[in-house]
Amino acid sequence: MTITQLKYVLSVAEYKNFTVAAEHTFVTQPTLSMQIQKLEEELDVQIFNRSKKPIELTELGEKIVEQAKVIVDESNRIVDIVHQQKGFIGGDFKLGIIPTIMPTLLPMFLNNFTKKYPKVKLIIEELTTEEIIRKLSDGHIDAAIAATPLENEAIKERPLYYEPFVGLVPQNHRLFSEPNINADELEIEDILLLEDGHCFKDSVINLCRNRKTDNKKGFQLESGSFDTLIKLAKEGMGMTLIPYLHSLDLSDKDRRLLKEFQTPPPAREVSLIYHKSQLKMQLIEALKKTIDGVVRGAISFSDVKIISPIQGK
Amino acid sequence: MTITQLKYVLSVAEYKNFTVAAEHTFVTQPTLSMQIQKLEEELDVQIFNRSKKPIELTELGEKIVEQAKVIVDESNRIVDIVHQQKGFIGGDFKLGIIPTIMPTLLPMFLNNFTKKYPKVKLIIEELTTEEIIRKLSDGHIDAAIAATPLENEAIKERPLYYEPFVGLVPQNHRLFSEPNINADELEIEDILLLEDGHCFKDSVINLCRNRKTDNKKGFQLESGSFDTLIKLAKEGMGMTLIPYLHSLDLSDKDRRLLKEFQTPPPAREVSLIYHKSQLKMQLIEALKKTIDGVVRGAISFSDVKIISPIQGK
DNA sequence: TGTCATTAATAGTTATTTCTTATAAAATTA
DNA sequence: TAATTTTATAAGAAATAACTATTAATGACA
Repeated sequence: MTITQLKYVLSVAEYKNFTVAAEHTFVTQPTLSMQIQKLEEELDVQIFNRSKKPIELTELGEKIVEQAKVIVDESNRIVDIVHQQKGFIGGDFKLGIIPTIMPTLLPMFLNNFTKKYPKVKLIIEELTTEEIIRKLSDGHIDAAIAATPLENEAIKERPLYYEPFVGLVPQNHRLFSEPNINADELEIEDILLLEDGHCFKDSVINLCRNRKTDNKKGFQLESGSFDTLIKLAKEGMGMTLIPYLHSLDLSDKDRRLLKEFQTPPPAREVSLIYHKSQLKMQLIEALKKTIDGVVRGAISFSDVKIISPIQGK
Repeated sequence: MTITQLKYVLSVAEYKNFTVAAEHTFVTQPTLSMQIQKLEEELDVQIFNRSKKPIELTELGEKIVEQAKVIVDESNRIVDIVHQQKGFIGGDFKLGIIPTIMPTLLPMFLNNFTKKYPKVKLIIEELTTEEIIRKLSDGHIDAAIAATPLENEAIKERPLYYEPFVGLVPQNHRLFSEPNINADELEIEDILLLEDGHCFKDSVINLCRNRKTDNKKGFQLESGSFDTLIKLAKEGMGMTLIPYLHSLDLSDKDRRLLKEFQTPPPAREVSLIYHKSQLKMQLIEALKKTIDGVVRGAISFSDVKIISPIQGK
């Protein structure tokens, strides 16, 4: 049994197709067929049920794949240990970021990070929390930045900062006259929300007392960007909530519509997250250090009430 | 990097000598030299410091060896997973047993076990607790039977039975007239003990109120067997304590000298223990089941006071 | 039903890797 | 300094892993 064989098994288990798996492992399809047959012979078991299309794992195959993941992960970590000891920071680093954090946070640290660690090839993907959890688990990304806590056993969280929610209240709104927003006064019906899939939407729903979302508004909104929400709010179509960092980008005129929450303000916890197997730990540490550095000046709220990004929590 | 290379590294790390390590891995010494050099080259580190005699691990080498152990362990377990699923119970199984348990427990289950699992080659070694802990950690034995709790993070314990201490009190002894022994009345000075290294001795010391062991007796004893203690006790040289199962083997005449403790009697917890890496789990389960079966009829104390086998606990 | 397309397995060959034997070099011990 | 022990190196043999080309099997669809 070799580590290479196990990698081949994992690839076929992932793509359920020898040909596709072969492309992804940069060998030919017969190589995969043969090596996997050899392993099956050595262990004297069928790992794959080739009679089904697409190919399925046998019952035992499932367990072998699970263990193979452990072995391959652990063997990858040996390179990591060496790098860590040598203080080498380099290589590919795939980072997922949720859409509501990406536009404000990424510009703050990207330049800084690439200058500091020129040997790192940072590959950034915009992903929803759901996609992030999946891709962290199967190793398609190394780390991610998302709202936490996720309450997921397999994922470790390192909080980066706490970002309060800020209200954007048009002049025709009943709350415009008040100096601050009280969370208890929020009506979900009244608030312009992002489209499904954004955890920020779920947080806002969690924040409101009345969580029923049966639409009484005369329109239905499916937008993925705060800019749309802000424009609609300015048109008097309702109020909206945006993250603090986003509020900094508004024009002076728009800023007059901003309204803070009463202390402690509701906030989202933004964390650097990664799989518990802790691959590329030295890179994760480097990234955290960089973000900590740039964030410290821009955002430092501590007395906040953390709102869960998970629906109904 | 291959699993084989990691095994070679572990072997050299263990024997601190390429030639000896080569013999144990059943390859020639140049093979080891070359493969380890290749790995060192691939990782671009020195694992061994060859200038020292005997060979030493470098700082980074220590960490690599640690991780290599994890990888090799995890890869061994894949065979185990297959066996488990297939219900196959077989292969080599190295079991350590402490001297004070061996003579009474082994005859009870050995025949039973070998009949039930004819494909298992049971290799039994008599070892002290200390040796057992070391050999479990480095994989030289698969499991062991010893007095617990050991309070060792790396070792898992599965209690098999609770074995009370029984007193053997000669007629000339001050306690002979009493119907039962009260632990508070025991004087360590008064009790014949096994030689150092036996955890049963440590347990007895823990049991006694006065734990000072400065010898006031007119003789010093270094015996590894209860039989010697029993004979001396009968000669009136002092009382002694023996485990319950041992007391069953005495002649009717000797049994008259036995004296039980007041309830709850002090007892040792006898457990099947193994390394947390949990290799050969199906074999360990099989062994536990067998021992549970034979032990159930012979010994079933529950209301006991467990005495730690660790000195001073 | 027959043709086409897709996909895995097999055969034969080449390239690579691993291991061995033989020997050299280095270090240690007597 | 010679003898001994121990590791490294060199060269060839054996084993293994990879490739290309092809076949076989399955499924889709006209």
